[in-house]
Amino acid sequence: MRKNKNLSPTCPIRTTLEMLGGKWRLLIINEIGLNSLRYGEIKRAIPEISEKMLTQELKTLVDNDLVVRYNYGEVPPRVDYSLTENGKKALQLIEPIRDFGLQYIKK
Amino acid sequence: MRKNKNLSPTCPIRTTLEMLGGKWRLLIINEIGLNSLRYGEIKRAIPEISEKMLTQELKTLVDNDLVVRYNYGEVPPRVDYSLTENGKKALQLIEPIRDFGLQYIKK
DNA sequence: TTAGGTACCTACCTTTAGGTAAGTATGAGA
DNA sequence: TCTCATACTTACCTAAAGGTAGGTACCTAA
Repeated sequence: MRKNKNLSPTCPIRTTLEMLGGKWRLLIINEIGLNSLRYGEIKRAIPEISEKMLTQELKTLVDNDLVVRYNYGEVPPRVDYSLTENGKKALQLIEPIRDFGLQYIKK
Repeated sequence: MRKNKNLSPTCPIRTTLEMLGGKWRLLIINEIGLNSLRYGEIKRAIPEISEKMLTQELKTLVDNDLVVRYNYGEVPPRVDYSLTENGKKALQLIEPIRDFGLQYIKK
């Protein structure tokens, strides 16, 4: 039962890591939360992220159905980002992930 | 309250990502579980991992106090790996992480 | 001798992730 | 005109992650 279950094409742990791994994705999901945020709002909430990385990661999150992008079609551009149902489920992961980090730091 | 909290030197989400991120760490922690496993046992449980990566990741997990390594000092080498208290807390993260992956795949 | 076992180490390489800097297009205001 | 705002795009680069292949040292068995 233990064998070959982790890296089968549908290994769920790996799936999650691929969806949520990397330096910025969880932080972006955390900032959007249950709101609908402008690109610039996200950027100001995470000051250390570059525009290039934010754009790239938002696109990936959209492609992977964790975030939805709504373009108002205005000039200057006005675009909103909010979480999908999958994104909201990922949001629920963040609290235990943060809790682990908090207790680890406390040592 | 939302500002600058994510990437402060003690940002707990980033802490967790640094401890548990990467291709192999959660899988290794998952395989060790509540047991004490030999190097080769872990390797056979995760057939796709190379010896180099397994050695490297186990060392990192040990350095970061998630795994403890017990060397019996025998020849041929006999070494056991088991989870620390921190490692067991990380183990508890795996179920929700797997559940997210499972429900994501089902879409 | 070879082959198997144990748990690594090292050199070198490829791939991936992330970064910096410059740029785009439009509108409004000074 | 320049400057600010909006949300990107592109080129090029560095750093990090991960991989392959060869090796170490010792033991036992064939």
